[in-house]
Amino acid sequence: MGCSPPMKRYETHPALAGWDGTIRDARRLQVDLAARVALETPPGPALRTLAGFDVGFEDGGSITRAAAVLLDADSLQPLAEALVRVPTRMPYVPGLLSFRELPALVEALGRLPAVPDLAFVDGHGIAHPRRLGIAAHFGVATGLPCIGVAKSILCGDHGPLRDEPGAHVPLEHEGEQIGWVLRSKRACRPLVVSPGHRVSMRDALDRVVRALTRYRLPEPTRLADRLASRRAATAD
DNA sequence: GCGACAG
DNA sequence: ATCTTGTCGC
Repeated sequence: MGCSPPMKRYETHPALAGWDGTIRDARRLQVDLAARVALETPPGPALRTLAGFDVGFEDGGSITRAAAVLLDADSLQPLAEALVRVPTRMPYVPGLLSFRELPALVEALGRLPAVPDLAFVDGHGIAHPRRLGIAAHFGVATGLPCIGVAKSILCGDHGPLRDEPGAHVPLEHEGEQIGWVLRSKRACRPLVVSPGHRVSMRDALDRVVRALTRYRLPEPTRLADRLASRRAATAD
């Protein structure tokens, strides 16, 4: 027989519609959802709001904390924030991050006083083995334009990157560009930026660059990261 | 078979 | 991700 090891089934969630709870089906679903990712930026008026999303953990990982921060797109000043604490249901499995963190992120989105025009999600967009990182999954699940901002590469390769802030090179995988490696700050490890949903490759990079201030992370991501990790603002 | 592997 | 102080460099 070919199914001796009892396959584990994790608890599902509305945000993960179509998933039967198994690791194997999660990978199958990723391929299906990746086909629904839109890689064009729809025409429209200038963005008014942005939102940053990130997840952190408490109690050794038993509690998942999802943070969402809404900001004014021009001033980059925070307008509102939401924090959700829920029991962790699945372990971290490389390539399946969204099945662990997406439910909490969607809950946090629902607690913001307004829907953002563009979301910055901590993790990869299409810069993923099956082109469905958590930012792309978040985008397809919510329908919101979204960009993935990761702190390290999951897959793909790239050429040399200059140390000047703003320097960037394409991140490629299996013959296609899946994102950008961006030097957001001098002498700091570069960020990996990739389209999540309803944003073009070029606009994903431009939007992140425009949201940078004096730190390594773009403001939406930096504020969400701080809130999710229960760290306080540095005096300044 | 071996190494890699977002958060 | 998280456990954790000081320290080196831009």
